[in-house]
Amino acid sequence: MSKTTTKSATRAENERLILEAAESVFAEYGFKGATTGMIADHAGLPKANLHYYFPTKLALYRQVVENIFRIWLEAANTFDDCDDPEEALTRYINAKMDISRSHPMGSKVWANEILHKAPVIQDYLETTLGEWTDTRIAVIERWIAQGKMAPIDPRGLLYMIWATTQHYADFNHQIDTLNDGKPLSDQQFAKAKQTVVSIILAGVGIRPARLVVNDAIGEGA
Amino acid sequence: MSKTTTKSATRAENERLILEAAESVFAEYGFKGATTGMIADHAGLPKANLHYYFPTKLALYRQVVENIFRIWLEAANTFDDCDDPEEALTRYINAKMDISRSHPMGSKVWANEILHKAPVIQDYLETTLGEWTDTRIAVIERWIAQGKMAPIDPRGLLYMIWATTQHYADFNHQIDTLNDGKPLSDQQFAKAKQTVVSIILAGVGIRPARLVVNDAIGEGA
DNA sequence: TGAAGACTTGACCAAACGGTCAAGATGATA
DNA sequence: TATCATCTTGACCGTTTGGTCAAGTCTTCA
Repeated sequence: MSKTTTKSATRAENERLILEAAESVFAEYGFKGATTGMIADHAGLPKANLHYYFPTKLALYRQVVENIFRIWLEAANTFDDCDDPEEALTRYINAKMDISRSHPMGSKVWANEILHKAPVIQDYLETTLGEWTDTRIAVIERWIAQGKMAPIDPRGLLYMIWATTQHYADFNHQIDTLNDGKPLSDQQFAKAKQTVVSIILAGVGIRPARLVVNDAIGEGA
Repeated sequence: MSKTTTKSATRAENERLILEAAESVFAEYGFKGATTGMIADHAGLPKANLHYYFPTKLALYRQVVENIFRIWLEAANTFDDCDDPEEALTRYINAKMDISRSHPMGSKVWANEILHKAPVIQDYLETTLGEWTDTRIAVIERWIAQGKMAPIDPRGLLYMIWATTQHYADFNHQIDTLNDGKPLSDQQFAKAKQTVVSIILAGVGIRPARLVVNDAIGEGA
């Protein structure tokens, strides 16, 4: 009984191995640059075996993209409709940054898709992402109308948050190179997170930035 | 004159055609995804003719990347060492945004490079870009010490500016899709520029954001 | 235990692609 | 015009790659 309820354990395990390898290889080489042979090697299986589980490279890619989108949706839901923009924005930015840290490859696959005009995810962009964006813009507009934040363009703010948080995944090679070739330490990453939150919150008029504590120069603050 | 004074007009014109086509095709399909056949078609020449001017696909790609880097450097120089961070940051952000608008393909080729771990531009990253970054960080630190802006992490600020401005080029397909499938109008783009400048400047404590609409007219425009 | 299905894999194939080549066309120079 | 260098191009070649296949091995369960 316990065995027949799930699809065979072998199948589940091999699909997992292949999907994991595929995400990593697609992220680094793109759809065209990745070969099913590389993915199979990475998963420790012969190529023919990979094609037994996923008939075509495209089908495998689609599955990878779908998984990535599910993770994106989870973070998206942290941007909920609460009354306090400080809390909502902080939580959302932190969630996005955490994903960039824990799932950089997913973000890279997404970036590759958009760069190549979204041949596979165009649907998601037009439907789910479009609707999600519209509702959050409405929330931000309400905050602005309530005087809880400065009247900036909500769409511009969202794009800025996406761009910045995803930059830490998509461009991590550049960031590492500029960090003497070493990946950011947990401490460095925490500092980066805090910087992003701080600039955004001050940028939209919540929790304004303070100048140097010295207050000798009493102009901007 | 000696034979090597000027390369023939034919050569100059054909190289230009090919480089133009190559930038566009590499941007959309990546290095691996692009084929010399596609580039040749795009340039209106037979493939063998392309290989007469550029012996290999990689050599052509290198030339494209070099041109892109030159343009990047020009914008980089607008971030000069002036005393006023408001002026310097505004000018730099605007320059970067303008490049994203006028040369989106160059930015995409760059993004593709980084995503794929910079197989060709690693040199630039380690030398020119690294040095440039260090000097600008020093400038920002000085501004902070002088109480001209809030004590945020300068590196985090630079990454945020890069990420956001380049997002308007690299992710323009997503942005267009979320804009009912149409490219941003000049007016929309100008608004985006202003939003970025405004959030960054307020975010670092220069020109703080104002809340309610009543007395907020004094900024922007 | 034996048969039916699930899984594995080396060998193979056709298409696509980067690059070559040789034969000719065109342009410059004296 | 004669000569030489530059340019053009269809045909071709070796390699890579996505995908197939048939001949196996292993699992499950009546």
